[in-house]
Amino acid sequence: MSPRADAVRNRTKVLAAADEVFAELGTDAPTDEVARRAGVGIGTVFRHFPTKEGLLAAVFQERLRQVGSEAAAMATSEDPAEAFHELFTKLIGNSRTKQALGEALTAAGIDVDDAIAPVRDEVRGAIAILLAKAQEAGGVRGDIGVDEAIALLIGASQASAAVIDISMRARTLNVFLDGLRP
Amino acid sequence: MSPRADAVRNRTKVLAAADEVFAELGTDAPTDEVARRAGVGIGTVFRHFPTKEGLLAAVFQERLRQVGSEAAAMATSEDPAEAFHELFTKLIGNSRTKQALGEALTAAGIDVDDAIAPVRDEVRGAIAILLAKAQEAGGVRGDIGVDEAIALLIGASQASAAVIDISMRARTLNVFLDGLRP
Amino acid sequence: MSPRADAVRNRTKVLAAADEVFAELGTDAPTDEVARRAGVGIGTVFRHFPTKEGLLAAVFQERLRQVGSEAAAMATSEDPAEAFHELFTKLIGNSRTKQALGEALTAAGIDVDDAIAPVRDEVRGAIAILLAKAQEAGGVRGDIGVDEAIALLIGASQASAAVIDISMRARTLNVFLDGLRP
Amino acid sequence: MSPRADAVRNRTKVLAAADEVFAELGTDAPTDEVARRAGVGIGTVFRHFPTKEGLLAAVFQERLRQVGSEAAAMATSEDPAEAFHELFTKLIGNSRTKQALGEALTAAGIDVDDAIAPVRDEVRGAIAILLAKAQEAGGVRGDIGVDEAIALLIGASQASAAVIDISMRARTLNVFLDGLRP
DNA sequence: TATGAATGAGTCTTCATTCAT
DNA sequence: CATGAATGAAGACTCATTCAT
Repeated sequence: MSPRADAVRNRTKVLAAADEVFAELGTDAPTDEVARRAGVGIGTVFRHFPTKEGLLAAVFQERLRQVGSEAAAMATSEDPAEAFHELFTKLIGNSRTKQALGEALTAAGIDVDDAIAPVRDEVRGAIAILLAKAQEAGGVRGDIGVDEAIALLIGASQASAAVIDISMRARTLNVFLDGLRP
Repeated sequence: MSPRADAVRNRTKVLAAADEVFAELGTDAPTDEVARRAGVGIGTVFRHFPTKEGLLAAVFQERLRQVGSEAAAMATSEDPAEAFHELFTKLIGNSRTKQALGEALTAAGIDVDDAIAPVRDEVRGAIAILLAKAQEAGGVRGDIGVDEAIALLIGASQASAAVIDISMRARTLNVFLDGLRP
Repeated sequence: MSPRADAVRNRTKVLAAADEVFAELGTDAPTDEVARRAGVGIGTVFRHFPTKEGLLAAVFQERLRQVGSEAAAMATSEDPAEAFHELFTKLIGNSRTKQALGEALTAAGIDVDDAIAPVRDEVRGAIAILLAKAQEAGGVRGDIGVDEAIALLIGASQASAAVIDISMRARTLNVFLDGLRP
Repeated sequence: MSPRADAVRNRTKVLAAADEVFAELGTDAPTDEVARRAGVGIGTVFRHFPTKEGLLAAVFQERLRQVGSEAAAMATSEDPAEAFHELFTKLIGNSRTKQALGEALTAAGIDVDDAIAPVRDEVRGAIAILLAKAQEAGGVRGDIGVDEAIALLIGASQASAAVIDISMRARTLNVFLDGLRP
């Protein structure tokens, strides 16, 4: 019962290190580097994630899940329109989550759809609810659905990569927000 | 007839093949594949582009240049506002150029700024002119500059990767276009 | 009931699983597979057999011992000549024991002589007795000794690997049996 | 036209080194060792034989081919019965070719039938002819076919592995030869 | 100049073995 | 004693780059 505790902790350390490494060095960073940063042996990485592709998928799922739970949390907000806008704000602003969604869905090499499948529905669901509420509240145009929202989130997150300073960020964001208005 | 002619033709073939290969297989496609599709030996590829990084840079420059000249051509349009919108339409629509700009600027591995430098100003200039005219004509909001426009172009091109069908494409595009209105 | 009882049972389970695994997957099957089939943890396998080489040696000894006791049992037969022939028949026929002897002595990687030493004499003794009786009874040519008999047993067991159907098996076997006649 | 010459020479060197290495260290000897002995870089080995399995197959084919051409050469002998016996003598005697056939067909890991297919028929054909002539000449029993002959060749080559001195070799061989008589 | 064979550093992955629980 | 997670050395294979022809 207790050896499992260590194993779980290691899995977490590896996942965190992988997220960091892939964000910093790109998805073709060597797996050794992940092990090094996690402070474990290379064998441990492969014990928890038998393929590099699997490790990448896990990292992306985790990132997606974060976006999903953020969306879910926001869906309970009393001002869903404002909350929906905030989702974009966060994606374009948070340098950690930044390329998260975009990279997660765009990432070359792994068959995105299959790898992401488990979380995909979860995230889509959360965004769908938030979007519906925001539209109902009159804060977001009614002619877009979840798929368009997701595409736009990807666009926003990628656009943010090119954004340099804060005022520029604000101006870029406004285009998205104004475009989303009814 | 001059020996140079062949060399130039080869350089062109290689560049075209590389553009195709990197678009299809991703930027870490093997250089051999480029040679194969260009119908030349590996040696020839490396003669013209001594590093893979250099080859990638050349491909990206070429892609950027295409966007630049499209922008330049549009700047002479009698309806610059419409032309500016059309730039986005093309980026989100043309599956060939699609990820071009985005990938060109985002591409991991090569130091973007340095590699792109030669064309950067050219493209920026062309877009700046088109944007200014479009704003002057009252077709585009006045609070954004070239940098924001470029960031948005990147966002649009990346968003398009997630777009599946045509009607979805239109709805996604509308958000960008409406957001750009004054 | 004694703690030793469990240990002995485990040793047996491991040995049986190893015999099965190495027969099926070859001698470079992973030790994990042995543990899995034995229904024990890897640690247990290594507790009983500190090296893979040791485990292999144990398996081979066991197989040899089986051949040895078969030979010993047959030596008491009232028709030793017939019994000696039967030894070949079994080796070429029994798909379980089939490559046993051959593999046991041929097996790459472990130093055969040293690993097998403990049982070697035992087996040689049993075969020697059976052979002597068979020769005495006039059923086997007199110009071969134990070493030749063993070499021929190996040959027969390996030849059987190439044998496909039953009638072919019989025809191949006859060559050995006729060759052994005085 | 000339660069090919070097390539062919290298292919040959690699194949020779591989035959040597696999004979000496077994089929799971590291590929690096083959490269080292061939005096080439590891990349060269893989350029000529893209998989280790492929390299092994090539080695085995080569070995088989040698047996095949030996059989073919013998088929033209004026005394085919004697020639057939000589085939066994060579297999049990030549320490270089020794385990050749046996290992070639037995080798764990690679799917023997498929890898060997190209040469299989060639070798079978050569042996079939020699066998038929030997039988016709009354030197070999009539109730065996090619398949049995091959199985016996395998048996003989493996038996030879256990043979220590020359007189023992002769005695073992006699069993095969006498067994093959009509 | 073009060619493509050669090179070897770098990557992923496996597996025997150890050791904390 | 048993367990199975951790370890890291070793092996197969890839690919950017060089260079003899």
